Amino acid sequence: MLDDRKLAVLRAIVEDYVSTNEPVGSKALADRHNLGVSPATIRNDMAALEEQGYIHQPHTSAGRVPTDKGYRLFVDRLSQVKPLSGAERRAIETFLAGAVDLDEIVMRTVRLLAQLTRQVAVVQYPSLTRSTVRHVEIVPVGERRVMLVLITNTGRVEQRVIDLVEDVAEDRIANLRAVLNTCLDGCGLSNVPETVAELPERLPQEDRSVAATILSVLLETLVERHEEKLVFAGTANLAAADFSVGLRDVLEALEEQVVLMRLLGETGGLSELTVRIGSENPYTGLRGTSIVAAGYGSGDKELARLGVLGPTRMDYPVTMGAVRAVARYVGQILAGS
Amino acid sequence: MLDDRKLAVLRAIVEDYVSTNEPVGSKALADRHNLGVSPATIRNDMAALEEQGYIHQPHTSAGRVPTDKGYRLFVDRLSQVKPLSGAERRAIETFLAGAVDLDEIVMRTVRLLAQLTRQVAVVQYPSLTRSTVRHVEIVPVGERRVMLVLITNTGRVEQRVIDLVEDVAEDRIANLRAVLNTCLDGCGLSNVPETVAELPERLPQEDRSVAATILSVLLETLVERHEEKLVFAGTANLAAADFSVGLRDVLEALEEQVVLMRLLGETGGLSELTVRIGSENPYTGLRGTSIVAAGYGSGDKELARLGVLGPTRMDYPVTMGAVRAVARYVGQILAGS
DNA sequence: TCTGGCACTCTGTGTTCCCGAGTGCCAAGT
DNA sequence: ACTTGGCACTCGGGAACACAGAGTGCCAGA
Repeated sequence: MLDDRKLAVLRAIVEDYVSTNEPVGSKALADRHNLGVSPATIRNDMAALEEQGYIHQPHTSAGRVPTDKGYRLFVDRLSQVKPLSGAERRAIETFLAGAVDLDEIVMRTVRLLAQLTRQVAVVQYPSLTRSTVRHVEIVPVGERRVMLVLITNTGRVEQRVIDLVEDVAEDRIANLRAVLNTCLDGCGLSNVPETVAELPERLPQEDRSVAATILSVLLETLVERHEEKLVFAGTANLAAADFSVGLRDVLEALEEQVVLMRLLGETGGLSELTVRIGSENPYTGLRGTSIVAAGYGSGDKELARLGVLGPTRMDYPVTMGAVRAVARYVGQILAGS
Repeated sequence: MLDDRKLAVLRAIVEDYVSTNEPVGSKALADRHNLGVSPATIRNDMAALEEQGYIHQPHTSAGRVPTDKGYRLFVDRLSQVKPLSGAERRAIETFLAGAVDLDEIVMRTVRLLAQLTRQVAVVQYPSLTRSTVRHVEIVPVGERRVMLVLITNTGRVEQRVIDLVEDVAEDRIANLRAVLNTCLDGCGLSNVPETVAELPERLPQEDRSVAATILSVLLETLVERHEEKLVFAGTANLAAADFSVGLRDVLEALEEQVVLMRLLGETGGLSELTVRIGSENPYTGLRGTSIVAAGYGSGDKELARLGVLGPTRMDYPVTMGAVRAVARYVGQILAGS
């Protein structure tokens, strides 16, 4: 059905089209790649490829352009992820190592990725639900107010101000804090609800109502922040890649956290690359857009995802290489800090 | 030199051009605005206005377009800031009031502003240097590590992990924390360095080296974060406003925090509007862009700035109204939380 | 000082025309 | 059974051209 040469032709079409951004014809192919056959033969193969939906011609008498299906085949079977150069690796390493806190790690990562791929990069903050509690702090601020601060093992900090209905002495707060910490230390965030449920029993009667207030806010924080924060960079690259359709749509999608979230996709194993090509992705505004994403995490747990978004005619091998590399390095950095 | 009618003509030109995005001619002006004179008269006035550089014709036989200088005159003398409608005010209020923490306030503000003005909105996080210390927390995390958390009166939280060279018992930490807090509570962040300088004297000899480590990190945090964080939204609006030049340049500028910072400009009094028109602004990539910015803050201190960025041919009265209103509301929200 | 009239100057748009790249098909060669 | 060269055909895009319409500047008269 699709012999080796036809596949080679498809690969050549994808590569040429990606680099020139113009429909590629049989003659050009015969010249630039040494396939060892004449243009006429290539034409026959092209006809077959078109028949099966891998390529497509914009109008009669133009060259061929890969379809989404064609890119898919290319990504799955015809290309190899291209590793970064040594220089690039070192650059990444030193650049990321200079970050002082989680915000900065994320910020640097997203910029790095955008620069490396010359596309729009998206990074999701390390997930709350998959991380563990490192510390809980309850800080009095003002009369009947406390601030609840939750610190996770990924360095993420969540804080909330809570209004209390009664005055509470410092030492009672301190006690509550101590109890909370012994209970929750190292506890996976997804286990917090059940762990917390049995906690009031360990407290003196008088503190229970206060504790209830605080705990409910704690739980609320976990739920609300379940939908993760996203950051993106490199939108200027969109202007360069003259988008066939709706640069506007793309920009809109980028500001819709929810859409973006879904685009990064579900987990597929750590550092496993997910590629969504054009119409494969669930958002109509992004017909002409592909997403290359990967999970990252420290140790063996996936904490969150990152990826890039660009025109379907992107250089997949290079992009995939960059995404994978960055995902790994971020994982290392997070594990080490 | 410029009598009343000529000014009226300029105003009419700006208004028409803003709404139609096409060079406006003498006849159209005479029709749409009742200036009480004939097209021929208007032509004479236009010639005078052009003579003095307020308007300009793209080519010999086209209508006129305002120059930056023309917009400037319009903003300064010919227009009034247009207040928001009651419905809009209420919408803002309820939308902002729903925010639970500083991140969310900023996020909502920037989106709101983008939506209201249909332009790109930029919001600067409330400045560290102008706010005061509400609480300092030192939290042990792991063996020889503590986390320093600084909470400001604007609800901003800065945290840093610090590695210590020696083991330090909990109670010594607690003591240090207590001393720090009594010293710094309510202290303006810009005064922290001097206040902190005399602090070691109050501590027992044995704690001084630990304190020094921690304090140096504290100071470092203040300095590093002096360059403020910025957030923007509404880039999709750029695609709609078909930019005369370089959408790319604009996107690039947006990702350059430093540039953006400067664009928001220096303080000009609380809720005082700053308008920068086209070539008035210091960045060449933004020739065709205007910025409308204002400071916001709680009480009478300006904490940070916010604004919008759009094509020079924007609706200044409306935009200015929106920016001013949002700045005020954010100030209120911050003061109240 | 304003106004109507008039000649003039452009740009943008539509039309036509043609070149060339690229195709599909066919018949001949291996 | 493939592959190849040849050939007629198609169609998009650029160049050349004409033209209508909007807008101007200027001038003479009210």
